[in-house]
Amino acid sequence: MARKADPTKKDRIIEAAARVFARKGYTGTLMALVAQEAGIGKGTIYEYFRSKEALFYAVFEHLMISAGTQMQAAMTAAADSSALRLQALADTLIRMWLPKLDHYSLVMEFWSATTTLPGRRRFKKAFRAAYAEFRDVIADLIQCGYDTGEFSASADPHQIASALIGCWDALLLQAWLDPDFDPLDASRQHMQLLLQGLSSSQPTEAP
Amino acid sequence: MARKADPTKKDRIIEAAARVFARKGYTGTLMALVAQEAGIGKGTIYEYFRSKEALFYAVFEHLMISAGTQMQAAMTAAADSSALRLQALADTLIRMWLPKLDHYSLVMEFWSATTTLPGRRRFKKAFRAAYAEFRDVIADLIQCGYDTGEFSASADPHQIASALIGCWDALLLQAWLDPDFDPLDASRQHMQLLLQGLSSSQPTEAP
Amino acid sequence: MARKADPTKKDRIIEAAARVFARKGYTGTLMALVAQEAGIGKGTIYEYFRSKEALFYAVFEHLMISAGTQMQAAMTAAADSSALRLQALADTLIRMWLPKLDHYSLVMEFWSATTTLPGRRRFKKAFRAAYAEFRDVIADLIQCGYDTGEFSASADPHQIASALIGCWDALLLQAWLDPDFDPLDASRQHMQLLLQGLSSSQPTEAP
Amino acid sequence: MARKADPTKKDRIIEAAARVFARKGYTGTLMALVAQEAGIGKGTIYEYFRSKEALFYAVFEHLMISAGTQMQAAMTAAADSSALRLQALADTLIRMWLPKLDHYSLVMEFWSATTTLPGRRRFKKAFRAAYAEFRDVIADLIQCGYDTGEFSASADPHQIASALIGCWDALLLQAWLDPDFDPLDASRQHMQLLLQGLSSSQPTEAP
DNA sequence: CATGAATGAGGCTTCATTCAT
DNA sequence: GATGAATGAAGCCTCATTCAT
Repeated sequence: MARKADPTKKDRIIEAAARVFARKGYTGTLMALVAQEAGIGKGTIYEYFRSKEALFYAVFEHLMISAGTQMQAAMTAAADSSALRLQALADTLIRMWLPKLDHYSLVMEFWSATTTLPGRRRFKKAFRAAYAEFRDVIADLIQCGYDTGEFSASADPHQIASALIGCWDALLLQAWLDPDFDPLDASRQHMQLLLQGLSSSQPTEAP
Repeated sequence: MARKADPTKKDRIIEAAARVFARKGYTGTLMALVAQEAGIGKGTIYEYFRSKEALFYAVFEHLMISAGTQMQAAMTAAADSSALRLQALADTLIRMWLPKLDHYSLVMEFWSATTTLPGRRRFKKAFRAAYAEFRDVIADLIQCGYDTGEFSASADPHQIASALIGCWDALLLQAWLDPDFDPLDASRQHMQLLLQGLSSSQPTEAP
Repeated sequence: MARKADPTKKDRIIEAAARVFARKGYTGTLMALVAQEAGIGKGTIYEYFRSKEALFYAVFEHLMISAGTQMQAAMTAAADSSALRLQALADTLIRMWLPKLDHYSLVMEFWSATTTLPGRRRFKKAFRAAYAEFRDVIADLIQCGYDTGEFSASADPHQIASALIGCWDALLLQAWLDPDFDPLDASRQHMQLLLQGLSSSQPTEAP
Repeated sequence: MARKADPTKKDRIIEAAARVFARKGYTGTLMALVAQEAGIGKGTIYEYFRSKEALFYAVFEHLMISAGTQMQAAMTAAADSSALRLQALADTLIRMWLPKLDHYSLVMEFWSATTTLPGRRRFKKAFRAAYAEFRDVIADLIQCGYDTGEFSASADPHQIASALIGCWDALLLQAWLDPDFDPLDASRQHMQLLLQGLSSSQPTEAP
C-alpha cells in the first residue's frame, strides 16, 4: 500500500498558516515559515493550495466558517427575552474572541486584502456576505423584541444591528491594541444603554 | 543657489503617496508609482523620506493630524445640550469621512502595519494615543451631560466613549465595503437609542 | 528528497566568485556575473552566502587557507641548512603564485576591503593573523640558523622575517604590474645578499 | 569685477578628496562627502573634475608627485658612502610615510583601481612609470657603490632595487595593518644585512 | 562661478513557485 | 505524494551626475 494522504493535513496547514499570518501579516508571512510551523516541506503546501493567496483565502474561509458556527451555537442558547438573548450573544462573542485576540489581527489582514490582493473581489464579497448574514441574525433578534412588545422604540432593526456589530468589532480591536482595555465591560455598558433606549416608550425626538 | 526648493513638495509627495497607498495597499505600492503620481523622479522621494516605511508613517501622521484638526473644529460648534453636541459631532465625523471613503482603506493598511512592519511599535503607539485622546474627548462630553443632570444613567463615560468611537469606525468600514450602506442613518438611529438610554432615570439592572 | 544537494556547489561558487572578483574587483563584480560564471541562477548564491560581502569573505578565507596549506607543504621539504631551506621556500612561494598572478589582484581587493567594507575589521584581523603566523614560521627558520651557528649576525629574526615577507609580496606585485619583471630572479638575488649578511661574522656597524 | 576663481580651490578639493578616499576607499567615498570635507557645494567639484574617477586620478597624481618630490629632496642629502646614502634614504622614506599611514591606505586603493576602474590602464601606466623611476634611482645608488668598489657583490642593481622598494612598501603596509609593528627598525635591520651582503667579497654561490 | 535639488540607471537581495528526485 | 534546492522576476534604495537658479 502506498502512503495514504493524511486527510487532516490540509487543515493542519490552514491552522499553521493562520498562526503565521496572524503573527506576521500577509506580506510578512513566508511560505517557508508556514511549512515549518506545519511541520512539513515547503513544496507540500503547493500540493494543497495553488498559491499563497489561495492559502490565505482558505484561512479566511476557515475563520469565517468557524466564527459562524460558534456564533450559531451561541444563538441557540435559550433565553426569556430578546434583551437577554442580545446580552448573552454579545457576551459570548466577546468571550469567544478575547482569548484569541492575536488571531484577531488576521481580521485586519483580511480587510487589507480587500484592497490589496489581486483576488480582492473574492474577499470583499465573502466579507459582505458574512456581515449581511450576521446583521440579519441580529436584526431578527431585535425585530423579535418589537414583535413581542418588549421593545418600543422606532429604530430600524438592521441599522441598529449594523451599529452593534460594528461596536463589537471595534471593541475587540481596541482590546487588541491595548491589553488594558476591557471590551467585555464596555460592551455590557453600551448594550445596557442601548436596550434601555429600545425599551423606552417615549423616544426623545431630535428637535 | 540650486533649483529652489519647493516648500510644498514634501506635502505633495505625502498626498500622492496617500492616494497610491489607499489604492494599492502598503505592499502593493511601488515607490516608482508614488513618484509618478507626484510627478517627480523616483529618487526625489528619498530626498524627503528615508524609506518606504518612513513615507508610509508620514502619510499616517498626516491623516491622524488632519483628522484630529477637523475633529476639533467639529467640537467647537456650540450646542445647547450634551446630547445635541454628541449628535452633531457624530454627524460631522461621518460626513467628514464619507466623501473620502477610499482614503479610508488607508486606515486598514495602518492597522495592518501594526503587525506587519518592522516599525510596528511606532504605529501601534500612535494609534493608541490617538484613540485615547479621542476617547477622552467624547468621555468629557458625556461626563458633562452627567454633571448638568442631562444624563441620569450610571454608565462609565470612558467605556461608552469607546463603544461610540468603535461604532463610528465600524459603520464607515461597512460603508466602504458596501456602497449601499448608509452609515449616517445607522449612526443617528444608534445615537438616538444611546442618548435615550443615557437619559432614562431608571437604569435597568442586569439580573 | 528534493534535487540532491551537490556538496561541491559551495566551492564551485567560491571559485567562480574568485575569478570574477579578481577580474572586476569587489565593486565591479555583479552577483549576476558570479552566478553566470558558476553556471547557476542568481538566487542560488544566496542559498550559500548571506550577502555579497559574505561571499567575498569566503573567497578570502579560501585563498588564505589554500595559501597556508601550500606554504606548509613547501615547508616540509627537507634541506640541509637553514639557508637552503629559506631559499627553497622563497622559490616555492614565488613559483606558486606566479602562474596565478591574476588571482593576485584579489589580494589587492582584500587589502582594499580592509578600509572599505562594513565588515572591514574581520578582514583586517584575518590578515593580521595570517601575516603573524607566516612571520613566525620564517622567524623560526632564521632562529634555527642562529641556533646551529649557521648564521652569525645579530638581527632580530622577526624583523627580518617581516622584511622578507614584504619583499616577496611586493615582488609579486611588481610582476603583476609589469609582465616583463622577473620576481624569481629578484627574489633570489635579494635572498643571496641577505643570507650572506646573515652569515657574516663581523656585522658592519652603522657609525 | 566678477568673483575670481580661487586658484587654490582645485588643490583644496584634491586634499579633501585624498582624506576621504583614504578613510572610505574609492567606492565608499561619496562625492557629497568630499564636497563637505572641502567646504564647498557638491556641484562645484564638477567644475574642476570631470568625474569621480578623474578626481581620484588627480589625487593619485598629486600623491605620486609629492612623494617623488619629497624623495628627491631626500636624495640630495650628501653622504660619504653609498651605504650611508641608502640607509639615509630608507630612513627618510619610512619616516616620511609613517605619520600619514592612513593616507597610505590610499595606495591600496590605487592598486585596486589598477584592475577595477574603467580607466585602469592610466593608473597602471603611471604606477609602472613611478616604480621604474624609483627603481632606477635606487639602482643608480647601488651601481655607484659598485663603481667605487664599496660593494663587491655581483647582484644586479635593478633587481636589488626592486626588492628594496618592495620591502619598504610592504613594511609600511604591515605598519598600517598593525600599529605595534615598527617598520623603521625592521627596515634598518634588513638594510644592515643587505649592505653587509653587498660588501662581502666572497659571494656565496648557490650550489 | 557656485550650488544643491532633482534625477534614474543600476545592483543587491528577497521569496513565491517549480520540479527533479 | 513529499520534499527542498534552484530559480529569476521584481522592488527598494543609492549615488554620480546634471542643470536651473
